[in-house]
Amino acid sequence: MRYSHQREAIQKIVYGTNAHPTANWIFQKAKAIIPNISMGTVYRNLKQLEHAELIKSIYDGNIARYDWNKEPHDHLKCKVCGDLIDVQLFDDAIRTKIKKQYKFEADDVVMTIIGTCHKHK
Amino acid sequence: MRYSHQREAIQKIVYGTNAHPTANWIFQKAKAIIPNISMGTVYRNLKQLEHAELIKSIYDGNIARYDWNKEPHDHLKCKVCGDLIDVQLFDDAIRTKIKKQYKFEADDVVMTIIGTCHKHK
DNA sequence: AGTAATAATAGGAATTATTACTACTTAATA
DNA sequence: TATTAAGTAGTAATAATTCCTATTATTACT
Repeated sequence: MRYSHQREAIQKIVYGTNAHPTANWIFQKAKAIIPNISMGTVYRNLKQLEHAELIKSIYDGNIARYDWNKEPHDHLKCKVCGDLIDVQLFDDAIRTKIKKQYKFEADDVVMTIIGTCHKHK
Repeated sequence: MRYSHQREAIQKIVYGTNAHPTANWIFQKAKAIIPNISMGTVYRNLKQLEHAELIKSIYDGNIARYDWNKEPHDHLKCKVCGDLIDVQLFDDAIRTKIKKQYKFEADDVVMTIIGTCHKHK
């Protein structure tokens, strides 16, 4: 994977937020740096960055979001405002146990708790 | 919600499989019963059935799947063939505990274990 | 430094999943 | 059985994502 100005900008944008941004959000931010960047470039690079394990993708409903946090962690999803909040629910020992419990070669455990966050009541 | 032939057929199709079907899969099956049924009808009824708590939707990557199994349960997702397999990972006591653990009004806990199923090795 | 090879890009078209619109149909019920 | 409002088919619209192609830029090699 050779260097590109566009990929560097995209990576910095993802690394600079905790908001689990969508491709379109990243595209809008990227345009401020590279005005004629295209959506295809954003998607292609997000895929490459994910393949290189520099970012992770999260499927939130039917939209992809991107996360720089590669540590195993879970998300609280607020059904009112749609925010995703990082949480560390289990320690790794329990995760490892879950993976071993099934005759299934497990790579990853994805967990989301859906509810209402503190901003609404 | 008043009766319709279309909705009854759609509900039976979802209840008749363990394959966590997509809207399109359901549409194909429904056409065998009602040849000129339309996709809009499938989506509208899936949404109504979900609202009436007769089925549940699962977001698998960026596609919606539907499940008749309304009991709290989790899924093993095979990254090779894409199959979703039902599993009962935790008992309800642990689920309830997880919900209480956060200053977050939790409604549901969604968990997916991603890996490779027994069919591939 | 100059050039060849090819990865990466912009821009737009194509695809896929889903929703919205509208004139017609049908179930419920008075 | 006539009324009425929910439901439908068919199609257009939208949103997210992928694909295509001619051009540009990075890297490797003189």
